[in-house]
Amino acid sequence: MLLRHHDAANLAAECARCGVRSASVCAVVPDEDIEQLATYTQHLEFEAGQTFINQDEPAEDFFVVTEGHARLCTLMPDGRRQVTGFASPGQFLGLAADGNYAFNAEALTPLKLCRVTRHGLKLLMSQFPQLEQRLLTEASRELSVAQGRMLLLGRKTARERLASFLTEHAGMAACRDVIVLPMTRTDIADYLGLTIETVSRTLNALRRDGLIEIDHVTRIRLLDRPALEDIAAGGA
Amino acid sequence: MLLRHHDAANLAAECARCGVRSASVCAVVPDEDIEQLATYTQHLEFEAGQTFINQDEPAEDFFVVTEGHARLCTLMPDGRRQVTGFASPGQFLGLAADGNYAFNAEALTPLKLCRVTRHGLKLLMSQFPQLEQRLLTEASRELSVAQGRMLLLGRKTARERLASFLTEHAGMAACRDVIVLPMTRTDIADYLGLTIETVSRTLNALRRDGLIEIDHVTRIRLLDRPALEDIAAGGA
DNA sequence: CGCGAAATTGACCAGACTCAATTGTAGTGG
DNA sequence: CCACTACAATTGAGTCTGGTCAATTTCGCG
Repeated sequence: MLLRHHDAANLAAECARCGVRSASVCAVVPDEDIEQLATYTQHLEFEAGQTFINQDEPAEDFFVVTEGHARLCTLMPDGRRQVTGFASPGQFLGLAADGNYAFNAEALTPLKLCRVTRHGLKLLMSQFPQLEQRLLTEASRELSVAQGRMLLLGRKTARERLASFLTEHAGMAACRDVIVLPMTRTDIADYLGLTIETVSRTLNALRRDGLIEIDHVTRIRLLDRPALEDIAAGGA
Repeated sequence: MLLRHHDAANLAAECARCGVRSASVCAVVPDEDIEQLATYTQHLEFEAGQTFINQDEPAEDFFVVTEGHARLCTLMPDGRRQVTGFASPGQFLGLAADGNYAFNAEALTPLKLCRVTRHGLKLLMSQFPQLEQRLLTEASRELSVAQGRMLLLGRKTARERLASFLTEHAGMAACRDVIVLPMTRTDIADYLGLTIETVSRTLNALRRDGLIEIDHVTRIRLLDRPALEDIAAGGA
């Protein structure tokens, strides 16, 4: 019971992040409701490489990443792949689904998820109106991001794509200029609409130009963030 | 007053399309609320070519297309352009905005819109919970579409992009195989991440292959829809 | 150390872009 | 009705970015 209580609080807090502290959620949710919610809720763990959402399968569930990173991608019959995004803790998955899932989702690192059935999500939303609001905000943000990615995929050069990728992963904060990539070159290539060879070559070109340093295959240090941001934006 | 009533009903029906008939909406909305709503609501008209949403400007309003077609695009400082979508009657605009608009919106044909302020939208949503639901559904659908476009922009060949574009515009229905494009070759090129020359050449290649017929620059007849759909999907 | 997978590097190729010339299409005014 | 203009679209020739294919090299791990 306490565990269930914790589960529901977790869900409401971690799934929703709708501005309500988990404590206050606990206070607000009657015990019988929590029991009801718990039946729709489940915590899952996956190893790196495992697929937990399959493209074209009926979209039954909704997920929230609680730990680790995942990769979302769409596939073409001949194997061509487009990584549409990477999911980190706190992100929602399955929203884009309308009938069937439109993408594959695979664990990039050991992954922990919270799963909610569609029905459970509806229940949650009716109980926490802020959740629906939060989801709408989240979806809007995702749409903005998607537009930026269309610009990247449709109009940017390889150099600009890599610069965009690096600055994006360095985050907005000026704090840390060393980024550790949890994904392979293949993932990066499929994310940027390039080949692994081009990613490798372009990364080395940026290194030769003194813009980055490649400590390790997965560890990159940004030496001149402003210049990279300028390249990313398409500045001459 | 009657006009206002009509405006609000129009808004609730046309903006929301949330499963509630406008008649019943009229019945449900008290007159004082309608007056309140009307202050947040406005009908606008634009001529072809006019811009009504400017990238990077504060996102004050939310729009619904009621008549005509619009073009959404993002720009790079040097003028490179990516058309992220075309909006037709019934579509929402401005959802993707989070603080500032992330795109430009321009009338492609004479255009009629319904404008709602952000505050008015909040008010509407609190009065019609179905509206928020409807917006979330819409956003989810848009996200799915966006993923498909990322695949197109990142991984498809020019031929596949054109085939995708044509079948997409022919709609799902098997009814009509003649499509009339309300946009220029430049718009198509910027939508597909190609140049106008490549669009023109590829279109003629499809014509030579007996897959389409180009009655007029803007009027295209699909002669072999299944084949086009196969190409669009990347079938060998 | 040694194996297999991932990443890098090089040589070559091709699909799409660029630049330029030509043709076609609306729209305008004589 | 027909030039005439301005712009959109097509067509052609040549180039270049990024892809393909193949050979090493490096990394991760038992």
